[in-house]
Amino acid sequence: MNRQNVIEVEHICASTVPIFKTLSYGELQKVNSLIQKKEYKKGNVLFMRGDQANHLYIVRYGRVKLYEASKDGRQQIVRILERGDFFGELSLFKDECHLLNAEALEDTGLCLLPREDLKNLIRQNPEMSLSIMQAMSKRLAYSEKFIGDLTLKNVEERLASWLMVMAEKEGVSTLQGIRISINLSRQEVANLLGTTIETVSRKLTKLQSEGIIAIEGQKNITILDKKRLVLITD
Amino acid sequence: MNRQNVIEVEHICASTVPIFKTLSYGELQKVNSLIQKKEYKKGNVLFMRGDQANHLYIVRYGRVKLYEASKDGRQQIVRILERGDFFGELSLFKDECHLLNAEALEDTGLCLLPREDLKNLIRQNPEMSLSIMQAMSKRLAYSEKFIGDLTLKNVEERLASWLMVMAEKEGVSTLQGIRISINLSRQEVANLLGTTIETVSRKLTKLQSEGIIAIEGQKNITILDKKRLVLITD
DNA sequence: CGGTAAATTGAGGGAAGTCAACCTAAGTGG
DNA sequence: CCACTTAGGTTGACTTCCCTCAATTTACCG
Repeated sequence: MNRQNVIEVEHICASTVPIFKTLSYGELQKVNSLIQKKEYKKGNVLFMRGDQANHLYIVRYGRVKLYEASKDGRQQIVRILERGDFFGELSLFKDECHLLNAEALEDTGLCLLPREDLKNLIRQNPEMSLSIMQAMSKRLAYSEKFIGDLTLKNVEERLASWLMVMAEKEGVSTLQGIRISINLSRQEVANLLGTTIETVSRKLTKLQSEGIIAIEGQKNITILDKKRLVLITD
Repeated sequence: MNRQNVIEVEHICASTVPIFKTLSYGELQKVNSLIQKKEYKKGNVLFMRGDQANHLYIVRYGRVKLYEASKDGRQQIVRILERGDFFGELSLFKDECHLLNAEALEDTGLCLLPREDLKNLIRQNPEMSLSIMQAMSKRLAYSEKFIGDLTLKNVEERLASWLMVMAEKEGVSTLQGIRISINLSRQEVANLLGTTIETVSRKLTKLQSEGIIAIEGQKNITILDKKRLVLITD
């Protein structure tokens, strides 16, 4: 890794990351000296449910899925973490264990901040605790909305909602409509929406046959009729 | 309200409540001067999704359900708040709106702490922010576990899990087993478990016919065979 | 181009939802 | 204290959504 990369990495870990945004330059330097960097290859497990939680994890690059697993191997993805996201806030409190499994969806780099260092940072920087709380309350809102969706909406409605979220997050306007590239396999989409591969496939096909979306290859979907898609969303 | 009650109320609002436990006596006095007290009758709506969120709510007595509603009137209860619980932490951040509906399950008393006062408290008491974060991360863990349960478990398994949670929280040991009193209607149990009245009824009857539980009246259930109930839980 | 993993499609089944009828418990008023 | 009322709960019949298993088809990689 050359000098350029080192600067880039430091920049991301302790400055771009929302929860550190209120720190002064000197404090950022200090945080940089406390963090430990780790890399994971796609498919690698970061931790499993029940492992001791001793660090706050911050995503430097790549993506991580947090999921619950059943005994028979099915998975429910609870959240997908991207650059700048953090998780493991439970590690703030002694002897807590991870309640979810975490796995790298692609090659991923993390910053690890030990429990006690994080606690001290919070004690010395009350404004930072507000940033963390803001992030946590957003995550909580997302989770609670998800709970509602799982019981109050059917698969088609959840799929439509998810497509709209993707479109707003990383959609590109084209002549035909909004193009989104799905960087998840059908299996992972199914695990995210709480359904099966086959049902995702069928529902996508249905939306296409109704002229609402166009499926191009395995990874690209164009939303042709945003209005009708939103209607399905509820 | 007599003097005795006033002392009791102050005690609960700003001292027994976990998030204030790290405050000094003087600070508690100050908090007491900032909070506003409100009462709601059973069935009263505290707020609806979309209402401006300007306060932290703390439950003094009674119970509140936080729920999501669908257009056709179905509800998914996301969480039930009891004495000492708080909600509305999203109000910390300007112009945020409530994302859920809140309704009193029984006659309920609340403490309301305005946004700016809460923020100042946090700035002046970093330890308090750790308490709030702990409560939030517990709530988050609960929500995320719930998401997994909704897709990885069937109704019978979720019902069994809920009975076990109730038993551990407020179960009373008797000769026959662990007696729990259900202070929710079947409708609310169904809304909590993400199913319907009829299915709850059928599953309870099934558990009874298998000798795992005994149903006494509408409100009392005795767990006769804890082992087998846990087995269903997974 | 094959070869392989991923995605789609089809057929059948099962868990749970819906609608409707019936039952029961807990008052309420006579 | 009993009969009536009524909301809440249970049960039954039927339906539907989605899961499962299996067979193809498609897309992507060397």
